[in-house]
Amino acid sequence: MIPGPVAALAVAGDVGAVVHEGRCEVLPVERLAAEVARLEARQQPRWVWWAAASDAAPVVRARVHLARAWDVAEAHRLLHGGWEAEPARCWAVAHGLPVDGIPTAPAGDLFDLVGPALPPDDVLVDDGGYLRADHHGWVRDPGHLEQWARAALGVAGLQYQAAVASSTRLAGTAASESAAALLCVELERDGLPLDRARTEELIAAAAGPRAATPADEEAARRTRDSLVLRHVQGRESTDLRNPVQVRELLAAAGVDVPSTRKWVLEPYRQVHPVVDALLTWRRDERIATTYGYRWLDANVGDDDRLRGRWSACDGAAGRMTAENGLHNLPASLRPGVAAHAGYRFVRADLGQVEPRVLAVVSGDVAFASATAADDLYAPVALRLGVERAVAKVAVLAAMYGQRSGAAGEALRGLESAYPVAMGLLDRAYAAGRRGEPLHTYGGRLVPTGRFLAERPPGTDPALDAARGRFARNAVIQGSAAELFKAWTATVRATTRDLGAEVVLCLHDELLLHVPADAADEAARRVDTALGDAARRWSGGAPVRFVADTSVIDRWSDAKD
DNA sequence: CGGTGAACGTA
DNA sequence: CGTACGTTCACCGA
Repeated sequence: MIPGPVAALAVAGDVGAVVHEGRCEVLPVERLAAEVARLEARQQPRWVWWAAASDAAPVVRARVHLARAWDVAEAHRLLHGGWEAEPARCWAVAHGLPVDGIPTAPAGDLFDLVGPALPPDDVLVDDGGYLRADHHGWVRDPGHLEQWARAALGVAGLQYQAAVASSTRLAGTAASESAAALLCVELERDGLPLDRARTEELIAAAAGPRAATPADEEAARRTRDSLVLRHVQGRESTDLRNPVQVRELLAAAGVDVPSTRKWVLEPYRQVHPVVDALLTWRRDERIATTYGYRWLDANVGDDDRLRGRWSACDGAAGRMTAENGLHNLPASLRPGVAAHAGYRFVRADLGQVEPRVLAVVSGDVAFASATAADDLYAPVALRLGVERAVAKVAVLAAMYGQRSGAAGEALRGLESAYPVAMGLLDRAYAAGRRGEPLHTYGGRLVPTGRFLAERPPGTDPALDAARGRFARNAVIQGSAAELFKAWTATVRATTRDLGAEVVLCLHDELLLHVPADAADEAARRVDTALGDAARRWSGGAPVRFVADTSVIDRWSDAKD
């Protein structure tokens, strides 16, 4: 069983169930938060639920802070790879049942009559040992919620057993990933503080003033288009949103290109003014269409906070994802992200995190010694006898699988200077080519056969190479994501008493919204948390992680 | 109407 | 120069 005090929390509709020390209480969600808070204050149990997004959300919305969790869906993704983690799937896999035997939900039509029979109404598990096919509707009966919560507890216990049986780190990773999933619910609740007026100014600079009518919007659009079209006589009817027509437009201007992609057109900026105008148009059009007034109105609340859905891991290596621009806001809009009155941001980003993660994952003692430096490329360059820039390109090429460029000689130098680290990358690449699954350092299963499954390894060299590159990258990227989440969970726990909120997680960058007079202290704790989380995550490996941490008022401040 | 690819933003 | 993700647009085929 999961060590320490454990409690289960399950919510369906406006009713929730709490199971603790063998007893169960079923409560309306209005009273649920108070009961959960009472237990948390008394015992700080590890909260078990099917998924934070469904079961923890009402409690999080009531601003109850929970310290520890076991999220069945996240544990499933960690142990078995992929993203699908419905309760029926988690249950089946935890019980060793094949997933293709999971009964499908009744559709409410005549075909239900020929499907497998449902168990009696008070029974959750069917004859085959699976969750009953209609559990989604079944659980909305408050009389069934206790069984539902206890089932989560059962699956969590099986997952814990499987985790400790297969690796010493897995249970710790599951706890950290569960904390990340809970944080995602908090991120959705809190949002990212914005300066609305400043953001509107920045949008206006790209898209023009806010249109009062659809006709005005269309006119503004034509005005933007005309700045490009005026450069080529006789092509004024070109649809700039149609790549084929744009290519014809460029050809008429004497610019013959295979595609109209930005990096293809970049060298032609000086050749013909239409190219520069087109690239400027694309940049502005991105803001006008994706991050314009519609985006602002739809996703920024009356409290001037940008909200979107968060996910604790993607389906590949396990990085966090976010919607509504939280992860891909154009840099030009960043000055609009601003701490609210009386608050400041603490911004911290990990430095050179991927090579440092490689040092941990591979256990390469020589490479680990380079991480003692603030700039690890400096000692690597010294050892290889090359310029820093060459060493950096070589390390990145080794990790990411660059196929062209002049990194060849330095790459050979890496192979002899750091054979253990390079060997790990080579083995990951080879395993990926063979379509074999890999594990991140924290134990996440990364399947490599998930895409291109219909083309088995060995039938297409290009696809084999793509799988190899994916695998080599996933081990590093996924392990880095684990370290980041361990750090973030530690920050969440250690800065809470200061009134700090984590408001953005961006792969290697963390943004906290903190009462102004506590910001300096929060920044110190962010740095301390990195050392603690890295030590715990790496098992005490002699690898140093560094963060660039600063107290700022706008996200755009203190950027490199 | 749903799926696909181009394009581009972020790390 | 690799990997990953989310969003919008135009196009294609049903």
